[in-house]
Amino acid sequence: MEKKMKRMATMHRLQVTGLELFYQQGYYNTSIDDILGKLSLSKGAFYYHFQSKDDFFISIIQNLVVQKVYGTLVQPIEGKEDPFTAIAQCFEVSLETAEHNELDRGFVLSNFMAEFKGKNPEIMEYFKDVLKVWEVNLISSLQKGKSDGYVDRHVDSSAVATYLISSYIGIRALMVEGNCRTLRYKYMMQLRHYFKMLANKETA
Amino acid sequence: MEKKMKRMATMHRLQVTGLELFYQQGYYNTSIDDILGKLSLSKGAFYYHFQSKDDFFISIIQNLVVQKVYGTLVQPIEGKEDPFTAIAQCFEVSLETAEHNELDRGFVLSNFMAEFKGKNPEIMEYFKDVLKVWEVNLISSLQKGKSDGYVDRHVDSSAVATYLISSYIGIRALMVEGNCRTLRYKYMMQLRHYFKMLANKETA
DNA sequence: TATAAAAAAGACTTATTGGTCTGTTTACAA
DNA sequence: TTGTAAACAGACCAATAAGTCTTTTTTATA
Repeated sequence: MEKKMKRMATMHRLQVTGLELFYQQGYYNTSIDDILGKLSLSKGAFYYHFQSKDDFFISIIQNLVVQKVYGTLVQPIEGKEDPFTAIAQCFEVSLETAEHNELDRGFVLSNFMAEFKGKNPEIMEYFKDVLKVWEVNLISSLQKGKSDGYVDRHVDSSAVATYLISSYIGIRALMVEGNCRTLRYKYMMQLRHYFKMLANKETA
Repeated sequence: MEKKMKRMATMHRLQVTGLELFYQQGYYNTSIDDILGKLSLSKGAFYYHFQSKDDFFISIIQNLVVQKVYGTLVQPIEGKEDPFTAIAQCFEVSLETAEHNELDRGFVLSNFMAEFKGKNPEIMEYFKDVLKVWEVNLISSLQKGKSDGYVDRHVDSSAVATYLISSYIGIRALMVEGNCRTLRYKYMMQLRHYFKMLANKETA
């Protein structure tokens, strides 16, 4: 019993630190020794738990990245009545968090996707899946918003979702070059304008 | 005279192939030997012309990246009457080009910025400058659009520019995971809606 | 043509990488 | 307490990286 716990604990520590460094420095630019050094662990420990660096990274995606994206961008919107208010609020929180995080390097998914594209199609698939979950949830949130009278009937939910995801990925990328506060302000302002346009005018 | 020409020619070949590979595989994941191999050149040639890999890359930014961004995203808008039509047209062309380019890896600038952030502040500055040029041109184009009666007076040109840049960076990042045609279509649709909202209603 | 400088070749050095392998420690069960 | 397997340490290996250095080839000019 205790054994299994220890195994899990070490694996988890490795994964957390691994994601931290992969995110900050990039996957290919982070060595396994970098991670091990930070945890005072040895090669033996690493290869006892994981088959390879790639295998290790895939476990990180499945265990940490998925939950991170879901908890940040999906859950905060789920179940809310007005999708526009919910999405705007969710984005605002996320951008504020990034703004106050000195070590922010942009949106995890898009960074990794840029790094792995054309190099590791298998890993790319995992990222696509995570993106898809986000997209699907945005769409269904918007569709529900139509039924509930918040979203104009003529709105193309799928296209709006794409546009939202694009702009979010972009603003996160822009924010890594500093000036976060201003950027966030400008972005949120235009986002809310855009939403106002898509809102159901009859109810409003 | 001929000597100077040969020097320039070799340097240029190295830079073009360098940018190609750096863009496709990432800077840190591309070795100098990769570039030299593609050109059948040797280490001696490289270090005769450039002091270091970083120095080489900076010369690429100054000579190729700047012009690429300018030619793709600034020039096509400059001087046009209606900024919204011009920008939409410019984005559409750019996205179509990316779509038909099998080797597209997203927007050069944002990719590199993600890779260099926190690692090489000097190089980051160069990217910031290029972005700034783009932003400034977008803003002045929108401002001019106000005078010419295309853009609503109440529009915050600076915020719109930020929003445009964000969404463009994002859609380019999204398109690397495939499905480009649909993504472009959805994106352009929403972009034009957004523009319609910002247009001067009196003239229209 | 002779020659000196420019341009390029390519072997070499040093550092780092992912991964292997053997040996040691730790923790639990009998 | 002792045996056994899990957990980990760390030396080692082959491959690859950026950068150096000496040597050779080109090329322009006197």
